[in-house]
Amino acid sequence: MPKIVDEQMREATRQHILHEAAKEFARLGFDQANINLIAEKAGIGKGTIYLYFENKRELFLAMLRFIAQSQLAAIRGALAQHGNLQMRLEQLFLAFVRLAEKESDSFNVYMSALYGVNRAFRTEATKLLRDYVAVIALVLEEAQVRGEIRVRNIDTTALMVLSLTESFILSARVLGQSEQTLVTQASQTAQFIMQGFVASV
Amino acid sequence: MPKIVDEQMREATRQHILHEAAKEFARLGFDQANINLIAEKAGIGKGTIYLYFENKRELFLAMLRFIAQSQLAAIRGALAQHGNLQMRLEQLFLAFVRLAEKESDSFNVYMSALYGVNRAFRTEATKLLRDYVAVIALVLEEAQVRGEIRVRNIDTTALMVLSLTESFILSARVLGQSEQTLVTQASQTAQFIMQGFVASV
Amino acid sequence: MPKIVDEQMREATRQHILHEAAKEFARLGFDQANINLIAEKAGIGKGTIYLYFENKRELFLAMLRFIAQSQLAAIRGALAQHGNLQMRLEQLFLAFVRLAEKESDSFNVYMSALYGVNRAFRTEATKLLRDYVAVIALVLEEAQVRGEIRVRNIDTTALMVLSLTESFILSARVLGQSEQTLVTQASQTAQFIMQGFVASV
Amino acid sequence: MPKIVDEQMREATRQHILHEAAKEFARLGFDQANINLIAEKAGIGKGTIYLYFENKRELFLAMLRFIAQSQLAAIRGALAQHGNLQMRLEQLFLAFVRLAEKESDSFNVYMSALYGVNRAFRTEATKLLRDYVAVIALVLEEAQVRGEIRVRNIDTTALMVLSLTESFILSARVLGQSEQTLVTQASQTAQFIMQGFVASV
DNA sequence: TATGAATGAGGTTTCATTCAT
DNA sequence: AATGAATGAAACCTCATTCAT
Repeated sequence: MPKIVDEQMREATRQHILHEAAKEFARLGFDQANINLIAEKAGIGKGTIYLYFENKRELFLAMLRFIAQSQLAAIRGALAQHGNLQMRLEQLFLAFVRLAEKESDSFNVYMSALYGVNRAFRTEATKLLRDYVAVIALVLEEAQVRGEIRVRNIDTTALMVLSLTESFILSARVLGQSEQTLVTQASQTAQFIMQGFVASV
Repeated sequence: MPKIVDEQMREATRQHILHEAAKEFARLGFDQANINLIAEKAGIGKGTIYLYFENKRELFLAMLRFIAQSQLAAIRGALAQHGNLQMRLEQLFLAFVRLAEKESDSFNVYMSALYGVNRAFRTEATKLLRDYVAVIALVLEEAQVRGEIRVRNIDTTALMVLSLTESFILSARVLGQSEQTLVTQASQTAQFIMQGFVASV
Repeated sequence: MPKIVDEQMREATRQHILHEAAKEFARLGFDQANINLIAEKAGIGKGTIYLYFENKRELFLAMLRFIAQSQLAAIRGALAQHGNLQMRLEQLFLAFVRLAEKESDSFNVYMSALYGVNRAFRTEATKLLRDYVAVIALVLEEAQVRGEIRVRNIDTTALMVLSLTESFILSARVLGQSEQTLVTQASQTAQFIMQGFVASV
Repeated sequence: MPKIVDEQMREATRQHILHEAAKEFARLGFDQANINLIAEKAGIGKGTIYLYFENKRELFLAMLRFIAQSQLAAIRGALAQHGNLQMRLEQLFLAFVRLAEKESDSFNVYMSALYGVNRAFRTEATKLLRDYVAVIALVLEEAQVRGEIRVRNIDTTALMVLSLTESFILSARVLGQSEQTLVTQASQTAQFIMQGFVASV
C-alpha cells in the first residue's frame, strides 16, 4: 500500500515547510517573508509549496495553527501536574517564561497576528487565546470544585490569570527583564493571584 | 511675521499627514500601507510627504510617537483625579476601556510595533510601555507614601497592574467582550488588584 | 540531455537582451535608457531581465563587454591579413571606418563609458582600449622583427597609431565626413604613420 | 544708471551658476546632476536658476559653451607663441597635457557631450572640435606660407594633428600615464607629426 | 527679482504566483 | 508530483519645474 507511505511523506514535507515558514515569518513578518526563500530553505522547488498550501496567506495561517498547537501542548503539560492551585499557577507562569524564552519567535508571530491588521490572522490567533483561557478556566473550575477558591465569573477570572502570566511575562521580556529574574517572580505572582481571588468572592 | 504663520501651517500639515498615516497604518500595517494613498487622503501631492518625513519608516516612527503621546496624555489625565488608590485604579481601567474602544486603531498599530520584527519600531513602542509603567509606578508610590499599600517592587507591581488593565482589556476586546461589559468589570478588577497587594507585603 | 538545449536557449535569450540593450543604451544613454522598454523590445517580461542580469548597471557592463568583444574581433580580423605594415595599417584604418559606420551606436556607448563619470563603466571601457593598443603593438612588433620599422616605445607608438585611426575617424565622422571620403584617406594616413616612424628611430 | 550695475550683477550670477554647474555636471554627468544642488552650491534659490536658464538642458549647453571658450583660449594662447612649426606643435601638445590634467572634469564633460546620445549636446561639442581644427589649420597654413611644410588637405591634416595630441593624450591619461611621462613625449610626438608631413606632399 | 514649497511623472526592482515540462 | 523560468503588478522615492508670495 504505497498510498499510506505517500501520505506519510506528504505530511512530513508539509511539516517541514511549516517549520521553515515559521522561522522566516518570525524573522521577517508576513509581508517581508519570502515564499521562494522558504521553499529553498525547505529544500523544495518554488512551485512545490503551492501543492501543499494554496497561497502565502494560507501558509501563514497553517503555520499559525501549527505553533498554536505546539504552545498549547506546552501549557497543557504544565498544568497537568498535580498540586494545589497555587502550585499549578506557578507552573503555568514558569511554562510561559520558558516559552517566551525558547519560542520567542513564535510568540512574536502570534502577537503580531493577534493585534495585527489582517482579519483572518487575527481570527486564527484568537482561537489560541480562547484555548488558553479555556485551559485555565478548567483548572480554576477544578479548584473551585475542590473548594480551594470561589470565583464569580470563571472565564473573566481565567483571562485575568492569563494577563498576569502571559501578557505580564511578554511585557517584562520586552522591557528587558531576564528569564532568571522572571523565574523568581513565579511564586510572588501566584500569591498575588490567589490573594486576588478573595476579591472575587 | 509671516514666519510664524508658515510655521503654523507647516505644523498643521504635519499633523494632518500623521492623522491620515495613522489611519492607513492601522488599517493595513506598515508594509501594506501605501504612501501615495496617505498623501492622497491627506490632500497633498505624492512628493510633498517627503518634505515632512524622510521616508516611510520615519513617517511610521513619527506616527508612533504621535499616538504614544496622545495615549499617554489620556492615561495621565485619568490618574490625575483625586481619590484613593482603588478609585484611581478604576479610573485607569476605564481610561483603557475608552482608549481600546475609541483608539482601537492606535492600539493595533502600537501592539504590532511592540511585537513586530522591526527593531526600530519595537524600540519606539517600548518607550510607551515604559511610560505607562512609570506613570502607574508613580501612583503606587504615592499610595504607599499615604500608607494605602505596601509593595516590595514598585516597578514589577506596576507592570502587573498594567497587565491587569491594558492587556486584560485588549484580550477581552479581542475575545469579543463589549465595552459595556468591560465597564462593569472596572470595580471588580480594581478590587482584585488591591487584594493582590496583600500578597506583596 | 535537455540541459544543453535549455542552456542554449538561455544563452540565446541573454544575447537577445544584450542586443536590444545595446540599441537602447546607444540611443538614450545609461540613465535615460528604460529597462522596461528593453524588456519589451526583447519580447520578454519586465522581471525576466533580472533573471539574466542582476540590475541595470550589470546589464550595461555586460553589454559593454559584449560590444568590446565584437569590435575587437573585427579589428583582429582586419590585422590578421598578410601584407607589409603599411598595408596592414590601411586595413586597420578601413576596419575602423567600417565599424564607425555600421556600429556607430556601439562606438557611442563605448566612448560615453570611457569618458563618463561612472567608475565601473570607465574601467570596463578602458579594457577595450588596452586591448586595441595590445593588438596594434603586436603588429608593430612583428614589423620590427621583420625589419620594416624600428620604434623606441612600442606601446606609446601603438597608442599613436590608434589615435590616428580610431580617434581620427571618430572625430572626422562627428565633423560630418562621409564614409566614402574617409575610405580614400586610408592610404594617405598609413603613409603618414609610416613616415612618422622615421622620427621614432 | 543702475541698469548697468544690474546687468553686471546678473552676468556675475550667471557666471557663478555656470561654474557650479560645471563642477556638478563633471562630477555626476547630465542625468545624475541635480539642479537643486547646483542652485544651493551657487548660493541662490531653486527657482532663481530658471531666471537665468530656461531649463536643465539649456544650462548644460551654456556650461558647455562656457568650458569650450575657456579651453579654446588656452589652446590659442599656447599656439600664439613664436617659433617654428615643430616648436608650436610641442606647445600645443603641452597645452593639452596641462588641460587634461587641470581641467580633466571639463574634458570629461566635453567628451561625454561629443560622443553622448543627446543630439543638442553633440552639436555644441562639435563646435569646439571645429574650433580646435580651425586653430590648428591656421597654424599649418602659416607654416605652409613660410614654406616649412607642404600639405595637401589642410583640414584633414589639422584633424590628424588634433588626434595625435588631444585624443592621444586623453587615451594615455585613461590608460594611466602620468602627466610627467606625457610631458617628455611632447618633442617626440611633434617630430612624429613633422616627419609625417613628408607623406602629405 | 528672488524664493522654495509643492507637485507628480517616471523608473527600478521585488516577489507571489502560474504553467509548461 | 515536482520544478523553476517567466511574469507583471505594485510602490517608494527623486527631482525638474512651477507659481504664489
